[in-house]
Amino acid sequence: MLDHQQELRFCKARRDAIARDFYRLNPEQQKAVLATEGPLLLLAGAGSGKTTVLINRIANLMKYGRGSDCAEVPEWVTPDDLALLENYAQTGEGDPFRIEQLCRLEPAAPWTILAITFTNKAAGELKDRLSAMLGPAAEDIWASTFHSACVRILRRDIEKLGFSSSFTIYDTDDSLRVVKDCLKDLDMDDKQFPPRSVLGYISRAKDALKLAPDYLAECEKSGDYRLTKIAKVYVEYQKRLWDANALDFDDIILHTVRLLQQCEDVRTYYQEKFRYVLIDEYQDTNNLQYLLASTLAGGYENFCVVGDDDQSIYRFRGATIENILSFENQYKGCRVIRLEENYRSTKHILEASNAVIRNNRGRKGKELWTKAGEGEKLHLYSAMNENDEAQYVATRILEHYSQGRKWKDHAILYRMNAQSNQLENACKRNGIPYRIIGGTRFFDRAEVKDMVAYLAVLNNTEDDLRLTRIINNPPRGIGAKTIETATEIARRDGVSIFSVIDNARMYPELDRSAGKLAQFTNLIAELSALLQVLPLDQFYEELMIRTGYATMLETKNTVEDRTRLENIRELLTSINGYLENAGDEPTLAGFLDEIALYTDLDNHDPDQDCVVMMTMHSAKGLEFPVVFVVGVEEGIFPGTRAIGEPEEMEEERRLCYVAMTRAKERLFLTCANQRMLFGRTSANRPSRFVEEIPNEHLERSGRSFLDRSSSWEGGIPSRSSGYEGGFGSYGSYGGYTARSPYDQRPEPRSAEYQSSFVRAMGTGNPPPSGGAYAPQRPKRTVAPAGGVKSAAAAGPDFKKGDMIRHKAFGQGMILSIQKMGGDALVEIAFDNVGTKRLMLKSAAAHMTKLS
DNA sequence: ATCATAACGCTTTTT
DNA sequence: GCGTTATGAT
Repeated sequence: MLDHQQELRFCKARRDAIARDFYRLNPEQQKAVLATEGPLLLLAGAGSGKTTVLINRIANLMKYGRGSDCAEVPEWVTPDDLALLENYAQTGEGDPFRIEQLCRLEPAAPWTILAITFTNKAAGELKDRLSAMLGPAAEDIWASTFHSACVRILRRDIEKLGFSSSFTIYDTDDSLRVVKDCLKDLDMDDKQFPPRSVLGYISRAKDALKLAPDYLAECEKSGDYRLTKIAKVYVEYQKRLWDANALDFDDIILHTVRLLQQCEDVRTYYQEKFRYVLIDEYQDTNNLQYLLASTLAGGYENFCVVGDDDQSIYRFRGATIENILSFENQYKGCRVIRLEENYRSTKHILEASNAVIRNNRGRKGKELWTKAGEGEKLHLYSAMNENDEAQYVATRILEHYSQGRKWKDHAILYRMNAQSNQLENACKRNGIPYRIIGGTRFFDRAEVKDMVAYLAVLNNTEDDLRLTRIINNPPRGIGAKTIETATEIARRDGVSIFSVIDNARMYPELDRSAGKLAQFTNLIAELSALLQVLPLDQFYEELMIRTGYATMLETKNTVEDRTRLENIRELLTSINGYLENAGDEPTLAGFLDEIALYTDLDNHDPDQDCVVMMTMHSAKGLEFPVVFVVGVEEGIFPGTRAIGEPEEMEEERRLCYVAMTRAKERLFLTCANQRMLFGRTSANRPSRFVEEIPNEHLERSGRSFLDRSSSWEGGIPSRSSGYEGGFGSYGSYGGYTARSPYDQRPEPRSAEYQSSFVRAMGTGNPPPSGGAYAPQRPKRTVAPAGGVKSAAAAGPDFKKGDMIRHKAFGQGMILSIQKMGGDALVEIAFDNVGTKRLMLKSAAAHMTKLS
């Protein structure tokens, strides 16, 4: 037994002893790891080692339980023990086994820890790192996304809410189709009520925990005609999901919350089960998710939320920054720890980012700092157009590559996926390997969704939506009319469409198509039988064949169909992946769950040496040595709908902050004076965010927005600090060429503006006979100072068999040149990097002929 | 019923 | 510029 004084000393020593395990962390990080009990708000800035803290915190929980954060002393502790521990705390010497025994206080079992993240990727990473640190015990930690945790809970108990536990999950696309159908059946105009926006209303209603009938009643009471109509769609929408035994993304959380609220036994079960609850990316939670998390944590209230209010970028889907801003009010007496030391970026990058985010009002206030060096200034390149912009990025990347950087050190970030095209092309023609993350995702492809729809119908024949998707795909002679009448009957009798077509003969209206329908239901029955006996992967192969889907693609045999076929085969990889991971009894339902919540944002493997292109949103949580943020223009970033909307603007600024803080060493921003987007050209001024970066952190090149006209027409040097080093090739021109060196578009049709190369290759001008690419001018001309009409893009002429040196790829020989449009495709065998196919116009800028 | 073409509209971000 | 959808022809 210890006296009170000794107990206090013991607790301090215990804490210090435990802290030794985390000596690598900085003091604030340690605090966060050791504060195990009670509500904790962890404000973790970008690159502050948030995940590390999370992992170590869990490790602490499992190893020492409450040891580091409580005033309790076991009765068996002796003064000798105290001395031992104090000595260890100071010197690190002592029997580790005994020390651990002394420090430990009710270690948490893995299954009592719930760690929730937003993306599958984050959850996977968390699991991996926990496994690496804690071994197999980590398997039992509930580390998952909101959605998968909820599905797990619902599968167990949703029947208490009257749903079947074999529910299917609708993704946004499915939901949208249902809304469209509802609108049609309710005779509503989908221009007056855009399905997307209707879905938004439904989603917000759910976020406010309002069920369809209540919402309708409320809207009727308010007398708002439009809202009432929308509420009616909500009612109908929900009815259809119910009939299909389906839940949408919001329902998954909503019903979990309802289940916990309504069923005391379920609530108590989880509240007692989860001793520690951790929520990552708390700034991205919406109301529903807050309710869920706080309810689950309601037992022990060991509720740790981690987030960064400055990185909240999902307001559009209901995330409310309020959750993080008001956490302290909701949990009086909670502890707040700020992680403000940044381990990722250089000073220039960090301070520029700080300067930008400082313009936001609704924030907790936080200034990141770093011990890292100044690094290089950020760079803004003002391009002439989107093409020039892309070429600039490509050139920079080639340059870095030639200096020894890896491709994968580079990331290109843009505001919207539509911007990726030009960049993709620039990479292609310059021989830069790249990967696009996001965009049309694998599981969003029509052919993949078709195959998944087959699986979904086999899993749940009441899934009318999926059924109608595949009933005539591939074509089976079951037309729209037949489907429509079957749907009507189904609705009338309150049964599923499948049961109607399965008994088609009983309905005179369907008599004519009964044969065709029977063929289809037989197919399903046959597959269903097969499913019972075959393992999932083999079954899937049968599915591809017996449905006729594979055959359909094979016979068409266009380029697209080839890739489609590959895609549906690729689904087999997913199945195998599932079979490997799902240790206990893999089921079709289990697989469908997994892919319903899966996006292929998750499979960006960092080992592949590729430049990575993605939206700024997708980049959250990632880091790269070199980052290009493109399209930094008013109207794009910030987007038009943010201009004039202070709230939206702050969100855009946060997005900007996220994008900028991805960069470790170099950060390039680019904008274009003129850009074609969505088929329209527009001239945008550089983004206000750029103006918010102090000049001491930013250097500029290209042409500024204001002197666009003068430099275009007169070629007067627009700024002394003009672009100076186009990868060595354009380094010495002091004046301005009319065309940017990066421009890849056909040149103006005036002889003075045409380079010899373009004249040879240009669309209207066939190359002169007698040496296809015979020089018309000597080597690349360097513009005279102030020179106006030089042809900077002109290059020497290359021909098959030439030995060349490429600035990034080194020495090589031209294998072939193939004319293509206004350009040519060259195939070059490089000594070191293998054979590459490049577009000549781009490549020429980086190549010299070896004589 | 199915294919082809035209017209149309729509463009953030995603679990 | 894209993809989707509505319409008409086979």
